[in-house]
Amino acid sequence: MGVSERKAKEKEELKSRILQAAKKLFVEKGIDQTTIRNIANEIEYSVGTVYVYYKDKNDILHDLHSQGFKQLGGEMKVLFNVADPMERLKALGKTYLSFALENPDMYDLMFTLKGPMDFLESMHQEEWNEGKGTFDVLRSTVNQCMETGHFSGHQLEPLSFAIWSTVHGMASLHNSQRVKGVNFEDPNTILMKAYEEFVKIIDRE
Amino acid sequence: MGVSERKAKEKEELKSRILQAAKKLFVEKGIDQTTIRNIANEIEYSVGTVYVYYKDKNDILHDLHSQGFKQLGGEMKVLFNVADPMERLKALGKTYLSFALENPDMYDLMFTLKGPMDFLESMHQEEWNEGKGTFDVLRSTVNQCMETGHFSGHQLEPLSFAIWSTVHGMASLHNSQRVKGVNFEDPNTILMKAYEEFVKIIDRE
DNA sequence: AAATAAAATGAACACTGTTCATTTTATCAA
DNA sequence: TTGATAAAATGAACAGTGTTCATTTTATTT
Repeated sequence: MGVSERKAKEKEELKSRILQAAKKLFVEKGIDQTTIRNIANEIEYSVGTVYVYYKDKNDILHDLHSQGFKQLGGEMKVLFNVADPMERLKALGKTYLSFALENPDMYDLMFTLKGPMDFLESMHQEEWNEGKGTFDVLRSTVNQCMETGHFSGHQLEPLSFAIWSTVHGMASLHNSQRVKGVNFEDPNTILMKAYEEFVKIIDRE
Repeated sequence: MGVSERKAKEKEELKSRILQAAKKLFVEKGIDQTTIRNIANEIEYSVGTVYVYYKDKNDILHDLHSQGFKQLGGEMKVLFNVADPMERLKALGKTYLSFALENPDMYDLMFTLKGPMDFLESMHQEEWNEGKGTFDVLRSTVNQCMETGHFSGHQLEPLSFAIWSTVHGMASLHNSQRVKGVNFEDPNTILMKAYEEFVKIIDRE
């Protein structure tokens, strides 16, 4: 049946248009300044149509959050070429931080806002596959670092978590406007300098 | 004049009652589930009255954020007794992290939510004194660590920022439900283990 | 061309933060 | 005590939000 296939494709396409409109408006005027009516208006459909394709606003937030993880995952995959695990670890951190600074709204959606997580819960889906997948990349890299003699005396899981926390903390403080309140240098500069201090420390491990 | 003094005191008192009602409701049912009408109801006044004492909701959020910093500041002051700066630094981190885990809503208000910062901006008050004061405690401690031979080859400001980021990152990931999505241990346990890894690392510095 | 299924609609609902003309209460002077 | 004045409290009204769902429009099949 060619008709139902075409219909499925059209549905997928309109859903994707809704998502891209949402992303555009989020970046343009912020997530909580973007309403369902705005999104509907952007694609020239009615409010009701948005609810045909998405359960609720959190559904949209979660879908966009997943898209963000695909992008970040793609940028991280490039670094699989880096043979030395320690070099790869440092590069991963830099990539992660750059992603956060360049896509603050997306980063918020992926790692701070409740919306996407509330959606998972409402679907009785307890697994956060996107987060787990990304953390796996970090953990396996740290594991290889340990296998090549680094981080001796450390525990893999908590250490990986501490490293994640460090870069996430930088991104998060920057994103929530807490950096500029404390230091009057350009926030991006102080952030990158802080990352350099982090690199100095783990370079000795 | 005794009358105007008494009036000023009464005003101060009612304002404080509004704040405490807000805090109670925030903890009970979450910040964005708490409405001005809820708060007014809690103290048995009308909505309008709340707006006599607070400019808007962000004003309340900011006031509560300041109260949180007073509490955290108090808990940190206790550690001034610890003579060795390195020991003090580690204790500061633990106190900071414990505060975040025990007062998640307050921590959110202090270090994540836009509300309090938006209020400052709306008041044309560019300085974030609460954050600066707290960061000063960390920086001066790190400075003393460096003066006693630790962290050689590091820069004070970015290093302090990196340390802040590490503990904030732990608190933030926990607070936004991202820890339990990735690791099925008790989130508090993995968090404390991660902090121990952090301690191991800076103990070598 | 009629019957059926699928998709899109937008008015309506219950809620939000916020305003401000009006009412109530307290203070002070005659 | 009374009337004038100032201060404080009020809540209806406004413009906005996310969400629902009976109704209408469009497309497909018979």
